[in-house]
Amino acid sequence: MSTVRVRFAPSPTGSLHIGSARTALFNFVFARHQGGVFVLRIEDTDMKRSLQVHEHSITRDLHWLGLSADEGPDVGGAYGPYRQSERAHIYEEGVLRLLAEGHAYRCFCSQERLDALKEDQLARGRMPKYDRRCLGLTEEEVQQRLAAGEQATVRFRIPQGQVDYQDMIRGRLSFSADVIGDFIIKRTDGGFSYNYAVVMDDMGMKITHVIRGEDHVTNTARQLLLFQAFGVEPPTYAHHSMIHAPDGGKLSKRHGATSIGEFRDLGYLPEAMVNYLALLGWHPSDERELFRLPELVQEFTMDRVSKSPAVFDRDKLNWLNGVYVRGLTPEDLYRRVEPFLLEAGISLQPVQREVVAAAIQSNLVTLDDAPEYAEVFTAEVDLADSPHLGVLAAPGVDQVFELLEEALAQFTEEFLSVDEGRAVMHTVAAACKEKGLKGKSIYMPLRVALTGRPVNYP
RNA sequence: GCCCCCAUCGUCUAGCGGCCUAGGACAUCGCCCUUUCAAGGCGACGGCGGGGAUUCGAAUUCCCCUGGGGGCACCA
Repeated sequence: MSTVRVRFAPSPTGSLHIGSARTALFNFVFARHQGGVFVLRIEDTDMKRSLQVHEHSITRDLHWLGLSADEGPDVGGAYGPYRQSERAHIYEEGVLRLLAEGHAYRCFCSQERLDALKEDQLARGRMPKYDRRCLGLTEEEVQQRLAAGEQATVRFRIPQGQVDYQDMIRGRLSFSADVIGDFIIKRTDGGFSYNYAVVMDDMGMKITHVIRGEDHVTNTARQLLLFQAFGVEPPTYAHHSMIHAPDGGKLSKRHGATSIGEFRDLGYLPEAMVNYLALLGWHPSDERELFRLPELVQEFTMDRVSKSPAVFDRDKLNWLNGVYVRGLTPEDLYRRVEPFLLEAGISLQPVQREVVAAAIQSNLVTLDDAPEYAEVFTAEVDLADSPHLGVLAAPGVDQVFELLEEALAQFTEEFLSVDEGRAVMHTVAAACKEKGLKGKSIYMPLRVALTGRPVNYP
């Protein structure tokens, strides 16, 4: 059996959307599960909308999620180039061959005529479809018009019959070929169309499994026909469902963050994103819910991917993020939270870092919540004299400082035992209550300052 | 308009003819723990879109309806 080769093929017209990220994830874990290869291909045939910056951000986001490609524009590989814009010569050869074998033909119809045709068909309740006016052109006529400098496209000639295939997720799917019009494979500007380029690439890159969104199911028929024309065995297809917004529609900015980059900036952990995305439309064979990439690779099978669309649920993502945040060591937590703290103008002393991180850990949903909770540990008050408060200086502590000093007079060690600390804390906390201080600003800092332990009952 | 797909708690889902008085998770609510806020523990609420058919038996199979989604480009 040949090795499994899958590809993730985004077009660099924007940043990595969560829907695409899920597609990439499914491809990645499916391939890894089979010991296969994960290829990244950049579909930039639309020069007008494709941008380098987007390609870079997509690559960066994939890397952040842990879905780095085995072959791709950055890492190379034996089946490159991996950008469609660099594969024109390959596409050209294919077009010539289809033309020579009668699977394709030149079309001189103007945009105006095509628009009118479509409008008319729609008005008559018919499916828009090219009427093959140029199919009957003689070779002489074609050459003559070409020589005269007339603009032409190349259309793929759709054969008669049925297109059937077995989808790994959806089962048997079939289309009648006559609902498909002779689509353009080469444009007048010399560019090549998506459906055509995809087939040339999947063929050339020896792709064995195409895992993509449901929005491509009808494209599959066209692509299958192209494979047939080339006499090449097509890959196996798997079309997963789409991600919907809570209102049932398409997920858009209106519903909040939609791209991986945005979630990263909001303080979500890649582990949580990966886990959440995996659970959207896929489920394990038992009732576990927590999966990191390696476990996913081990567990993932296509037969457990859902056919129906899934609504993106921020609450569940939040819960997962909290789970992963709580699983971090204080050291790791601090490292990941530091940028958010600095961004908010909070800089902690080295001695404070881990203990503060541990103290606020269970409060965090996202890393971005850190400043709100760490704030109480950053008062501008000089308590350096006290061995107990050397670590922390909270605004609340400031207000009960005298009382605290008194209570602490008998102790000399840096941190008190938990019981001693609790006793002092309760005395001081009672005073705080009298003064109407918010518990939030006093209890945690106090506990941490006195005992060096953020948890309630260690 | 035409073609294709989908349909279990609010949400993600388990279920592949009897194990289902439909299981889990998130969210919500309650209790416990706790002189803060969380986290955690325990519990509650809550669902097979409708109609036929097959069968001794249907959430599970078939058909129709309804609803939702996708596609029908010189975009990808």
